[in-house]
Amino acid sequence: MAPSPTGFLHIGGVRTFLFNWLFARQQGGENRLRIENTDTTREVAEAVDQIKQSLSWVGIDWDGEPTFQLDRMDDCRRAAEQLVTEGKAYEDDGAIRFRMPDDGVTAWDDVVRGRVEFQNAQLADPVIVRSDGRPIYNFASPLEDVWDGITHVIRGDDHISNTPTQINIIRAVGGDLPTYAHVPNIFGQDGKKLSKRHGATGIDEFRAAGYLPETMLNFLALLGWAPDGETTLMSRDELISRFSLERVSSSPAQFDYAKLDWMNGVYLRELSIEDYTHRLVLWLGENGYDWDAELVARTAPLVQDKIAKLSEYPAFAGFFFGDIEPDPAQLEGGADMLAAAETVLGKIPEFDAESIEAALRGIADGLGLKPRQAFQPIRVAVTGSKISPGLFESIELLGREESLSRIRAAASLA
RNA sequence: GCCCCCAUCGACUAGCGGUCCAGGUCGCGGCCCUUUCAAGGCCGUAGCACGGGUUCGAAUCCCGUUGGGGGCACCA
Repeated sequence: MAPSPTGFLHIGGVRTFLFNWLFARQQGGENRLRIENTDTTREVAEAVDQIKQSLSWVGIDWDGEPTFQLDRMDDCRRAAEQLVTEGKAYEDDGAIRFRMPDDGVTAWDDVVRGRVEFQNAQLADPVIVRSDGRPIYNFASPLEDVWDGITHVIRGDDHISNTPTQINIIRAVGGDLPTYAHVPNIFGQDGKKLSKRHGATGIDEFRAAGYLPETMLNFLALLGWAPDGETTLMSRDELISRFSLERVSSSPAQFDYAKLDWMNGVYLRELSIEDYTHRLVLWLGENGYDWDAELVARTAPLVQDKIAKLSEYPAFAGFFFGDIEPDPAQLEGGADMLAAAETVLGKIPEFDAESIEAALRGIADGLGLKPRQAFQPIRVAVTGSKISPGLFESIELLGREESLSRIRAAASLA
């Protein structure tokens, strides 16, 4: 995996790395992380840490310490000088250019594209070392592939046109050619390259939006790859055992946020309540909510089946943690119900969901109201919204005192 | 402009010449369940870009057209 340390990790890049990782893990190979920082001017120190952290979050790991392209500048320079000596490269305005073949074709069998050919006559001699002595990516990268014994280069298809140059460089230094696999880009919903205006594009943004790492792993794997025509939900281990480069599609895939949401809901619901609570508390902490973990834990069972992203929790269950402002319009016609509820809920011996439900249903019956119309004002009074977790459980959790006070307050508005 | 690549429901895809009047998943629509919202269950909607070939037979192979993407740096 060879990111350039220029900024946050784009979701498309993560997908490409995911394919590298799945392949390496399945084959029992090594997955190497190489930071391509030959262009020192663009280097952002923090970006490297960012990249590592982002990859770690989704569970993609690498073997050994990351290497930095810049550390091998001298080796690259020596290699270039050797090529000049051999007549395979030449100086030009202080820079060094590599001599590409003048005729014939450079071709390779791409694992996802099949055979790709370029007419050599079409290819210009590329600069491989700048006049200031720094090697160019297109030179350093294939050399490092050779030096590191890279067997498989799995990267974005924007590198297809770099490949013939890199192949010829590897041949010139007498190295073994790696197997190339160029995976397609990811598009936004309009079929254009995924960008900011489509929504989240950095992996960190998805994390902040309340997506689970297992969702991202599963979803991203399915963008351009499928084990068969049926399976959509796969664990990390299943992904590893079923992945195959040959089945990676050669056409670009669109990123579908709706399907992502669905899948995240599935994973959220699958979690044990302990795990669910843990993730919820963690997410809230990471995103600036200083809410009582104990209370969060008690509300978790009420929301687990209801929300698709952890970020929906504050809006959905926030009424447990602070004051609410019910909309009088939504309380309309509920005066009788509210008044009756206040008296009855103040008197029932056991303040648990079951008793609360029985009591409220009794009132509704007495008033000749359908449950639907009867419970709405209560719901609005207690949760501040027409949409909420289960009403009776919510009331129980809130406690008699707080519930009654909210119902009383609402009654004065209705 | 030149080079390279891509093309199955709205989306992700299965399909690698007959088992496909094209299957799965998301979305969407309807119904059921129901205290709201979800979840869940059932049913449904919708596609082989177009035109030529090849073949007894094409979504599958070939050519062209159209459309889309990427690349053409002393960036990566």
